[in-house]
Amino acid sequence: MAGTRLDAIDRKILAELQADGRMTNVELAKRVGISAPPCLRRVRTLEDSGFIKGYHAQVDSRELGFEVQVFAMVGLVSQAEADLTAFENLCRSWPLVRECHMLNGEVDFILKCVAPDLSTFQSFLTGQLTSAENVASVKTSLVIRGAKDEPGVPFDILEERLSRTA
Amino acid sequence: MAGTRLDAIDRKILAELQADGRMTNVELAKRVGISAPPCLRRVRTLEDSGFIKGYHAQVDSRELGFEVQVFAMVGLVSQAEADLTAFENLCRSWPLVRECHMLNGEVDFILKCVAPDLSTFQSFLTGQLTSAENVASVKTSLVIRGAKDEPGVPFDILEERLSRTA
DNA sequence: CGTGAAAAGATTGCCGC
DNA sequence: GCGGCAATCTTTTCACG
Repeated sequence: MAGTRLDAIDRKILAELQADGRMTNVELAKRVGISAPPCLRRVRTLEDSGFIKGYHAQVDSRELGFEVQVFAMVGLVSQAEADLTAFENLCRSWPLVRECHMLNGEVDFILKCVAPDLSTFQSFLTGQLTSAENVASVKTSLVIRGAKDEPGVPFDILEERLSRTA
Repeated sequence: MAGTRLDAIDRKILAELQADGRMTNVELAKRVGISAPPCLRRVRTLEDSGFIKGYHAQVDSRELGFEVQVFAMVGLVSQAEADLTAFENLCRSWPLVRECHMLNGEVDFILKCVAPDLSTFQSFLTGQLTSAENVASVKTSLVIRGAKDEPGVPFDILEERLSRTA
């Protein structure tokens, strides 16, 4: 499961589905150069083995009324493993927190948050995040504007790297 | 286009497709409580009007060989508009940079980067990012582990908020 | 992996509200 | 404007080589 090797076709499938996750299987099969049935079998295998974790429509958050996007840097009082996972679980329970990553360096976690407006975010910040158990410090930065937002990974780099090794 | 109002069915469609972007249209229609043809028409309209910006398979970056994920905080020398957009365009040209957001506060931009390994990232950091025109400072933080990574927006919050207003 | 056939889904046109 | 029905075409899916 972990170290499973993917061949060139599998990687092409992943790249295509990352770029357009709603492509039909026949179209996908055509692009990767095999017929539809084996192509679908590969996709199922990639899903089952966890290489594909899901499919998501990318929505326009601002158009939908989420005007505010914020990065929050969080420092904890205790970095004991139990306290780290406790904070992670807290983040998972907060809908406004879309991403939570543990970092090295001065700060312990970075959170990406969205909110309909500033006051909603402020009340979350003061009422939930800053006042949560074990949270020592929170520094927030508002996103003024987004310049790039590409989900996933650059498959070009992967292929380039593989062709150098091969 | 901009201020177009969505009804409850449209919002349900968006929520469902955000959760599972590869759902069939009949399944989607069943879930939102209308028949397939009007459901498909709504989806097309949502795509054309930009509420849906695309569909993407979510891949496991680590399994795919992108072991390194880094947040980079970038400060620029000049924050004149032309210099800001120049830096944004630079970020768009770098495959390792997946996200670039302009921030308020001390730092000008936050970048989310991925790389196959540390040395690849380091050479990007020193060779491209730090040495780019107009870049004054770069502070990087390695992601030790990911705790939450939900694309999109919390539709629950949206509905809750709309029901309070209604 | 491919072929072929059967089932399911997508899509269009038309009707009524 | 909206959704539903029915016909048609495409895609998915399975059995088999």
